Amino acid sequence: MSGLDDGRQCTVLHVDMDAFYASVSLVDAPHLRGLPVIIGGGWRSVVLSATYPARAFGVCSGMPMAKARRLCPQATVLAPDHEQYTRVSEAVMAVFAEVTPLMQPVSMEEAFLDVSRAGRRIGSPARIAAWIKDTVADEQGIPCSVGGAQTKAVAKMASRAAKPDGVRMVPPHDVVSFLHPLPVGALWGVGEATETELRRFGLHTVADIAHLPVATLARIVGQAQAQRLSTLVWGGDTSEVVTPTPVERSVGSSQTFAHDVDDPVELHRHLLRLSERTTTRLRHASMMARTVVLTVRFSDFTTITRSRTMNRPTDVTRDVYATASRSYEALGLQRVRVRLLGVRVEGLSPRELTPVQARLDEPLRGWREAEHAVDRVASRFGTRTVQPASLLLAERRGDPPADLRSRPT
DNA sequence: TCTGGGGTCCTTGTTCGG
DNA sequence: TCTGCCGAACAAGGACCC
Repeated sequence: MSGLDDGRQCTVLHVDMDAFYASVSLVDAPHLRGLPVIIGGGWRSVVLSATYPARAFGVCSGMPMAKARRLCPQATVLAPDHEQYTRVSEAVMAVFAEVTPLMQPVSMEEAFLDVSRAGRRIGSPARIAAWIKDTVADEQGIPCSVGGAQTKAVAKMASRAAKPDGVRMVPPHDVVSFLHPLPVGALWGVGEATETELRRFGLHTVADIAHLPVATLARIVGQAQAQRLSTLVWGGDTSEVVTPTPVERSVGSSQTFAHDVDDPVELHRHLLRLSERTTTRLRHASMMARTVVLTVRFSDFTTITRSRTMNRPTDVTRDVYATASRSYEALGLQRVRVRLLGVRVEGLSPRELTPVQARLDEPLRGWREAEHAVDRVASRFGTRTVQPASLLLAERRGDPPADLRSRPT
């Protein structure tokens, strides 16, 4: 960092927990501290998080578990505990809120803070960063890294450079010297595919992009991405830290099967389950949706999506399932091996602002009312108390379901 | 070698109505 | 009636993030 006193103009802080899931899991397993630990699920899953000793063996999040185990066979593998992560995350966000009300959580484990008005109480941005680190470590026993700059994008990249367990302040006069030597992949929004493409054109560092005409860059990465990158490479970013009012644009659920499935009846049963999960969340959010997106991933990992827009918005499982089913049937698949199915709904609108138009072939009180009643039962007695009969029967007997489209669920 | 799940946003192509 | 143009909406896929 450029010194504790050199960060007064760094009014935006980005705080990022280090190996969040792994760090939280180690709070209850102190004997594993300093050892390689991997947080992950079953054999077909990927690494959710890994401690730094595990990362030293090449393990990183998003990596297939099988590969991670091969790279680091001595690592202890722990199952994720999402409830605990949520608890710790809320506590950490409360610490941030003590610093400033101008706080923008990005995910469970990171947030932007506008500290331009917090200086009088706590001190310079660098002091605030140190206070946050100490407080989070004292109260939750986990480390974090803090980046500071005048813009969110640079603060975000600074926190990445500070990892693990560090602070990095990048005042305005240091922005170019900080950014330009970095590899292009370090830029926020440049992932593996874009990095490969940029390198193919001989663009390896941020400086290479900075000195490229925007029009040339646009031919490589597209207009919108080119505009964003050409601003970013000079530290430009006009977005402000805003306390978000959550607006959901889509809700969905997908599942990778333990074994590839080729039985159409079983696949339809999964579609129903995914539709039900999706609409339950939709109803909890008091939203309606118009478009249903079906995702199918085959055994060779090729993935296709099919979307259909319905005549009227809905939050009813039966409607979403019927639409997803039609999309699936339209594929005309014959006994192909399916690895993953997903159902997602888009075109969301608040329920109270969405007129529900009754259909002529529908009773006055129909599926919507039944499913809302099921939601109320589930909230009192558990989510599996009431389920579509076909799913219950299949669960009990391992039977294939009846035709779900012609019978009440 | 084997690749999760839940999201957002962008690009490109197609369709449709004026 | 046919053709071309334009914009909006939709559809599909890709990339990215955590």
